Amino acid sequence: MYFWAYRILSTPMSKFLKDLNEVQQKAAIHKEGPMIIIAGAGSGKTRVLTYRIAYLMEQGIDPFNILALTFTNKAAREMKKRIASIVGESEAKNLWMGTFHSIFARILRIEAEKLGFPSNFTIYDAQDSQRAIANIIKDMQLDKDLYKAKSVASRISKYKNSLITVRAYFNNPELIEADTLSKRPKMGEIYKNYVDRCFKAGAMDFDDLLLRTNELLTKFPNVLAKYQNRFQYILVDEYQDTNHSQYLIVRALADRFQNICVVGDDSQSIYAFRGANIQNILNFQKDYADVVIFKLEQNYRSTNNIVKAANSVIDNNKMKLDKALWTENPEGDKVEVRQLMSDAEEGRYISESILENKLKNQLKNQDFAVLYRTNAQSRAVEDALRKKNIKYRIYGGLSFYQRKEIKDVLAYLRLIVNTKDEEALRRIINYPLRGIGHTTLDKVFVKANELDETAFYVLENASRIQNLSLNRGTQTKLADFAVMIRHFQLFMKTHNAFEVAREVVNKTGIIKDIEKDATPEDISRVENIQELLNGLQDFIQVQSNIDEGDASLASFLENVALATDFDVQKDEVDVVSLMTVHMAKGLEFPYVYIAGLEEGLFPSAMNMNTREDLEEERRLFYVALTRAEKKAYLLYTQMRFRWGKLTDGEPSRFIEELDEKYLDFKTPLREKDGANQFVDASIFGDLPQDRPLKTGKKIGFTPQKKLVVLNKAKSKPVPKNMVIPELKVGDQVRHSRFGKGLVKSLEGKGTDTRATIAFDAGLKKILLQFAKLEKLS
DNA sequence: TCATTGGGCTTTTTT
DNA sequence: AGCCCAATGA
Repeated sequence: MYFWAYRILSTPMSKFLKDLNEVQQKAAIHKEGPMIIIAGAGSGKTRVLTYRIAYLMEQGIDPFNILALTFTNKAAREMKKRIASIVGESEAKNLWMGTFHSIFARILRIEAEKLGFPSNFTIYDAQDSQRAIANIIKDMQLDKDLYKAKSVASRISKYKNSLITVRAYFNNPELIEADTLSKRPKMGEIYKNYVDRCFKAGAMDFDDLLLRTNELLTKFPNVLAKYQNRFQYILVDEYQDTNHSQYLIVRALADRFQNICVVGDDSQSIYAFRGANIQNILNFQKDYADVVIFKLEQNYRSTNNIVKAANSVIDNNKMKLDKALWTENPEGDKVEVRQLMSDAEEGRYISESILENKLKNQLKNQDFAVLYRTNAQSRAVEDALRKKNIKYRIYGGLSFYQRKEIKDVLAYLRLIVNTKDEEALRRIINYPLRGIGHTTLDKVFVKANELDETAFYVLENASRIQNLSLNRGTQTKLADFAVMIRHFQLFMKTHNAFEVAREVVNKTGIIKDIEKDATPEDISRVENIQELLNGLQDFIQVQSNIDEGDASLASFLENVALATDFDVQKDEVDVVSLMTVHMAKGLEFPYVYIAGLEEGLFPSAMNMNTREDLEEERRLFYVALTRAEKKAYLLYTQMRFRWGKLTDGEPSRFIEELDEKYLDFKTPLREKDGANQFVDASIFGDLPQDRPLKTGKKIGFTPQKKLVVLNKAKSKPVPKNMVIPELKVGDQVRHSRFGKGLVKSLEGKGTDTRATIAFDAGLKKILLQFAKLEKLS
């Protein structure tokens, strides 16, 4: 160790290493052998990782021999940039750095033929997989309520991530038994069919990229040796989120040199639903003989209050590694806890609070983030921010590449690159409409199976194939479609990827189809397609600047398939960030609002039945809270729209679990804005008054009690100045969104009055207290 | 045989 | 409130 420390000081790195504390420094310069860095939230893990890689390179390790696996493309890109700033661009770009999926997709392209796949194999996204499975279930004539495509897909995904191949499945009586017991005896058969179909389609799904890599490394020792020799130093970020399949790949590749460095925080393991195995990090020390352990426990990100509050909640988890996060940062504000009446008010509170903080502390939009458990929650917040003219950006949700119009164009491109791509073909064969319906398509696929050919072959030869009972007109339609695709393929020989895409957009009539209704949404969809073309143009540009760049359409498609949502960068910078807690991992913001802290929502009702599930939800909450640098707001509501219905909420248990020493409870806000049912509260420009809870003495009562008190506040009588329109059956009303309507019936009383009203849009049941209703005389 | 319309169901998180 | 699917009409 002393030797290395000495070497350090004699290199230009020394000036960078000064930025590291003692443990960080030791971890950065530890050279050989297996090591684990347990890095608490905000403990400077990325910094250590980048310096470590830069350091290795400075020690003369060839960047070609370093493999760094990250969780998102963005993390890889940023780390690369930071390394480049230390060791220089030309060195850094030769690093193998990226997500598991993108790195191994790249390797699989090179080695695909060994596995019987074309090197231009398609990558099926989650939707493709699900549709393929739905089709299989249909073809097998199974009960689709029993075999829900989505859950079958996730089950298959679990098999794959655990390296249970079809054969392994059928060799495992326990699995078969389990599926039989859950009344799904055909699981194995579906699984087999799905794998066969993907193979025939020349397609790999996300899980295949890892599973097939394992297959490659196991079946071909020389291939394994090749990559073992290449990757002499392996670093894995976010190790707590690796699944079994990834674990095996890493172990296989690291087996020769054992220079494996994993970094992670078990307390931030939040991807079990997609197969992540927290045991990987918990057991790392058992996997290698002489593991050196580094613990980064000093937090540089958050105030003391936030760190301690976060610690107090994660302490409720049993399954974790021993560590204690601390900080030298100032005490800071307490974490604010607040109940709101509804999701709409929650949004409004957030927007008002952001405005207030901006004014008081001279902040920008980009200093704020709103985090939530489910994407559906973004809407209420969005509405509120828009009303106040606060610029925001939603990350995730329906990402750009998942929009229908984009997927349609991409499906054409996929089919051009790989005519075997069944899901692409299904998607566009009748879009825009060209009179090829289900019946025809079914026949085509049946015939294709019979002949053991691709569907595309059947299209091309429709008129020549025996016993294909299609009339002349239909045959022509099919052939025309095939001819069109062939035309694009030919076109591709002389034109670049951008030009091909433009040709597709023009020739297929997609634009025309979208434009025919000319609603505002349609215009934005056309713009999206334009945006896709621009993106493709950029892509070609970028690739041409890279030595081994690949500007082909196939390469673009792979990029798109594996793009993480952060990869589409918009120009607007100063915006409030809205995203799920999952998306927020690894990020930090001065001010963080965590919305919807209600039982059943966060923790999610789907994930609170076992201790393990609940612990994962708790880690998720821990992640959310530790994103905040200066101040965190914990918000929950009394009622919220879910599935289009109003539902009652109960405060999340996580609020109760927090040590109240670090919390500042606020009363639910009412009074003042109660009067504003018909007037946008923003015109008053002020925030509702905060007032300390009367009943709740500061300390010395259980949070449980306190929450009960908070709940009580909701049933207090409506303030006098609050106007609820007195309605009777037969009244004409106007609703801000639904327009004019007729009151059909009333039920309940006081704040609880609900009215059934007939609008043009149909019959709606509305709680008067919240509805923006105007009585028409 | 195909397209349209209305009904039913849905939501947890994502590479 | 939105998406997918099934029955129904053309």
